[in-house]
Amino acid sequence: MIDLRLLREDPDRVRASQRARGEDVALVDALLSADERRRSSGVRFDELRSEQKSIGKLIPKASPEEKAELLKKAEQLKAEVKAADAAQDEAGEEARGLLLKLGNIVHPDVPVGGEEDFTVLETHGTIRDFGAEGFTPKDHLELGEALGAIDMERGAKVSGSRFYYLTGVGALLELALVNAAVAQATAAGFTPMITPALVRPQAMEGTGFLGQAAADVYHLEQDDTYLVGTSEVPLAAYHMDEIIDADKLPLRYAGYSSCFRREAGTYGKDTRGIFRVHQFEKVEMFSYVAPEDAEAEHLRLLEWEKEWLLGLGLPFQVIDVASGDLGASASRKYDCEAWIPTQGKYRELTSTSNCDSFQARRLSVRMRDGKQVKPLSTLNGTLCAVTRTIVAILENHQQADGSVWVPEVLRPYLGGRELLEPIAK
RNA sequence: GGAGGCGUCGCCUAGUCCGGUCUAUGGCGCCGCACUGCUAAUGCGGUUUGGGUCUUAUACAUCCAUCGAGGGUUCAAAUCCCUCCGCCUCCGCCA
Repeated sequence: MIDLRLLREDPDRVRASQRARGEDVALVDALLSADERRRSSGVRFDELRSEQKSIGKLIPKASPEEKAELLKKAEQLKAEVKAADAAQDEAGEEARGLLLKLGNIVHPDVPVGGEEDFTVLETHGTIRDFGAEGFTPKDHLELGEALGAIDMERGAKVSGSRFYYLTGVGALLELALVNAAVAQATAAGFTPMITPALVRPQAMEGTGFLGQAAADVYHLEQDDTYLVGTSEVPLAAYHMDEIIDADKLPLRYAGYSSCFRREAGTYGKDTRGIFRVHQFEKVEMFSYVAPEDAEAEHLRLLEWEKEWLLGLGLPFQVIDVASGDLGASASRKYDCEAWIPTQGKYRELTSTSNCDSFQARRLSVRMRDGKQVKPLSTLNGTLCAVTRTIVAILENHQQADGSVWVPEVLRPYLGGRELLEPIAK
């Protein structure tokens, strides 16, 4: 959630941000009014409660006739206190409900617009000219099937569409990617974490995934728990309701978990292969930092993502995601998009968001800076989303004979193999 | 899944049976001040978090809430009742 003080002092800034996101601006005024009602009924409650307490203190010592008088007065007050309390709660809940609907304040440098209005910041690597090499590239599924690495048909048979089996070298490739990613993160000072895949509503809501993204989240009715779409959720909620000493920051975690996404509303989109699936493994970086360090940390996360993709030898571009395409929690987001030869375009492989204190406020994660207690900032960034990375590796590193070149960083985890080769059927 | 125990403002802890004197006790730690060649020791004061009021002020003062969370009973709840959450012990089942 955003800072209510900012909203009171500079509502126009919040309105502008809301507009840039393409969200309802009227929400801001409804929230201001609910907040004011909460405040005024709170003042009333405090007064009544104070009076009630002072009467209550007199009762045990009072003479019988005084006592009767006091009790009569107290009984009246009881109802008034209850009413004021209810009014305060009601306005408070209304304000909170509205506040939770409000997205984070968009960073002023973010390009305004929808999905297509991103800015390209950097381009890395060389896109191969397969024509000049004398063959037409195959897509990742055709390659993966020939390598005995991917089995979509049985994935669908057993679990439905958008499910898959990774088999043989496919399974090994996943493990190699995870190991290499965790190794890179650990070397950079991250604490490796294996996190729960099921979380309570509080954690899900606190990270901002029950708003606009709610339809994309699996919910287990029977236990009222959610399957996480990213380990960002358990990592952000890890320090929920805690106050962290300033000298402990930054805290950096590299979470490894399965990720579950319903992919609602993506029918007909990326239906072939493992580019868009309901379940995949991901190594995610997550940082808790002091607010003044958030922007620098955001760039650091981006650097680690670039280091990873450069190590895999993938051509990619870095984009500054447009305001309308930010998640609710992000004030700014950089995506690294790898070139996918058979699609002829760059597609998202990693994504890093600066959430400022948006998640920290919702989850009540604060820092102690001298005498002051204040919300800190949280940031997240993908290091390796396995399935998409496999897609990019297979397609970019394929050879004319259908074999696939293995980037050096992965070789130690693949028994030194330099090439994945098709298997006889 | 069954039985029992527990949860107090950093940590430990008193208080809960029997509601008001709890404005939550004491110790440890921490912060400030004083004293002291240094250190140590000692003394005094302070030390949960959130929301208000006052204010130029994140200072001072003050009010309200907060004893795992929520609800109830009552003039009044750490204390009584209900629900939930978490932890511990034992039994059952199990990778």
